[in-house]
Amino acid sequence: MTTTIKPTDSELEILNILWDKGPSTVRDVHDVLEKSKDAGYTTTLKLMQIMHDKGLLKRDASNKSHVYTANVSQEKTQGQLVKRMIDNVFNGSASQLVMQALGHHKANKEELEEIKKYLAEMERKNADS
Amino acid sequence: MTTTIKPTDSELEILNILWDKGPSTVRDVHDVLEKSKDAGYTTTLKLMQIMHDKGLLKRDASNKSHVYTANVSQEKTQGQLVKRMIDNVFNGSASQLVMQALGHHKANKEELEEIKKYLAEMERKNADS
DNA sequence: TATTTTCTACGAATTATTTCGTACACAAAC
DNA sequence: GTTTGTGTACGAAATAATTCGTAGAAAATA
Repeated sequence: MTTTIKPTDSELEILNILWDKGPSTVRDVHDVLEKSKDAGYTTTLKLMQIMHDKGLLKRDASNKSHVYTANVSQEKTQGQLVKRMIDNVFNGSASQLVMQALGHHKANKEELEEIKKYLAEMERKNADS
Repeated sequence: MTTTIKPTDSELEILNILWDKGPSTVRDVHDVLEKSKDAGYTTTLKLMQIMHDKGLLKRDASNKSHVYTANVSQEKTQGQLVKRMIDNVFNGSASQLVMQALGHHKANKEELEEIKKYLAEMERKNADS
């Protein structure tokens, strides 16, 4: 069984910070969060405690300031969220999602190149099988 | 100002049905929903009433059975959800989302073709400007 | 050592979502 | 005409997400 990851928006903000910075205290995370939204310190604390209860975060409580780490990988989380979006929003069609993504967010030249390379690679693999 | 559409998962299920079937009664929608989940009729009714209050649905109440229609377009809703995902999950990188989408959901040959055509079209437009 | 700061834990209020029971109107079937 | 079915409205319970105040422990500072 593959555990299903379904972070809320607030939780995702925290995960993003932890993926970016690595192991961090509540203070560390809160200082980053504070720049973009305003919430009290204990709010961030409570959120991270709940995420720990849910298994989204690990923590090292050996020091007074506990140190938290993401307990779900960015890749896997992104994958699950994308899969859910494809299923729930695009009726199972990945290409529909891709075109929406490309349509509204003009990727720059390098990004387009990267995508093309990726597609070519996929086709090669397709041909092999 | 562009109104922000943020349907919950349950609301999305209902929108999908309405986008698919067009104007429908609560009964119509509920009959479809029932196949995939089990919820009481009044639950569906309440949900659709709330969606109407929020402006997500329109309704014609001239008959005893009210007829509901989606009041947000599928395209626009998909666009907003994708944009939110790119911002919140992929740090603003559309191509990252695209590659996640392609990586985990092997699109079939026609889909790949479609995407390639789309990319070519985008590049042509890029060159123009 | 006394005071101030920093931290966790806990409880509780607030808001949103989801669910469903009950009441009542109206129409259809008997 | 009475019963049965189908519909809406409304209220309220259950759950989840978000927010924050306060208490008390521990550490840092004076």
